[in-house]
Amino acid sequence: MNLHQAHKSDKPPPEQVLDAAAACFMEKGYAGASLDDVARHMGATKGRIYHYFASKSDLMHAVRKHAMDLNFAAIRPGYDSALPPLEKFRAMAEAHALNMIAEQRYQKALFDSLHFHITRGTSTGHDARMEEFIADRRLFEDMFREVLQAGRKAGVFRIKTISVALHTVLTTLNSTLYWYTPRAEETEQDRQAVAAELVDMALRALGVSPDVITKEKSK
Amino acid sequence: MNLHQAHKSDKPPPEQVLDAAAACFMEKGYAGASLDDVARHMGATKGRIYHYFASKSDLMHAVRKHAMDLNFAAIRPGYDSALPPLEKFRAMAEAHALNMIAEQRYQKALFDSLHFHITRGTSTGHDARMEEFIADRRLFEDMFREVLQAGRKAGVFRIKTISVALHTVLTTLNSTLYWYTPRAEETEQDRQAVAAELVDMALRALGVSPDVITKEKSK
DNA sequence: ACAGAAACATACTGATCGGTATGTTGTCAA
DNA sequence: TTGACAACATACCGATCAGTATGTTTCTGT
Repeated sequence: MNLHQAHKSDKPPPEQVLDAAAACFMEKGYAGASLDDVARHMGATKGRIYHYFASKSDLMHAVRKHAMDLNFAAIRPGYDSALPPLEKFRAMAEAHALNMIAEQRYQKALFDSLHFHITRGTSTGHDARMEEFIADRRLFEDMFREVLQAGRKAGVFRIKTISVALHTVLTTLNSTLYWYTPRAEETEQDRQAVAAELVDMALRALGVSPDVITKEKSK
Repeated sequence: MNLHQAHKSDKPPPEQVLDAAAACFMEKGYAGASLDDVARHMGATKGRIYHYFASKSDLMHAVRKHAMDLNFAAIRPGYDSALPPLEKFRAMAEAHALNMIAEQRYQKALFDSLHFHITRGTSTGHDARMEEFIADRRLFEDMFREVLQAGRKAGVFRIKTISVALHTVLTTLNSTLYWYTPRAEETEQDRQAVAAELVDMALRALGVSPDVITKEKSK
């Protein structure tokens, strides 16, 4: 065991690098954050980064991957459940909304990356592995899309265009990324309250009648 | 008049620079886009940029200001109208949603900038004039906030937390920025249809009953 | 005890970029 | 016609940064 230093973090070094990178990419953006910034954020130097990652875009890719893994892990339980569409959607949406609040660093970095790829096909630097990530993103969206379609067929959701509804709802659940700033004094309850409110609005946006929403909630 | 070249654009030169900057900042982000990129996008060189703008952050500031001016101009008519809260909100929301689609370049550049300032107070480079812009942004939000409060008092909107509802609704209306890609073959009707759908979902999210929404729409 | 490899730090390089200094060309007024 | 200024282009500078090459230290297996 490491005898002479355990004061800061007991995470394995690669994850420390990942955390620092996520933090810096979130704060200054991919292009704006230098690897020296990332290193300084860990109290180390570039040597440490290049010992674990081959390049800057490699590091970014790892951050994206980690963020996506967190996303899948969050909604997986709800998705795998045998609940009817409405409750299944609620479970997935609540988990996702909470995940967005709890993992802001990684999620913001991921969204920056996603945003770039959407606005401009290639050329921004973070190369071809981006395609792999875009495919993952589609898989993630399709999990929600599937539930939306099932719910529409069952008559619970009154949706016009599936893709518009899907994007709108996901954007709503993600919206905390753009305005919610986590404060020091904050319980899990606070975050759950915000998430629950977002889910309620999302459900209403999907055309679920308010009485059904509150009725189901108080079970 | 310019005799020997009128083939490309008849906009005044400063606006050409602004357009090119907005396009590049949107594609690669503020930090990722170089001034040579912007110049190349115009078929010119840096000389032209620095002839009209003092610095890169100055240019960014001008882009932001232009984008904000567009935003205010879009919702002003609805806001100044004497309509009741629901219709006033609908008018403002529809105009805003359409504006987001029509002016993607400037709006995306503006959102990048906003996003940075939120995630990290200062230090990202685009200096203190940012504060002025943040104040403008608040003014803009407050115009919607006012209508939301009036609507809640009137009993049309069933909202729990005003700020959460406000941010969620605005995020919904802005959501096209993150997934809508304008194609060549596209009429004003297409865009209006998307905007109308977003507004409907926003209204439902605010707790407006569906029959009221469709009833009001078919006036 | 020791070789080697893992886990970094340090020092350097080439390219890029914001900004500036200076040149060049058209325009217009006197 | 000419001089002055606007409207740029060109050339260059210093700083920054991704990436590399080369140490230096600590661990680990034998």
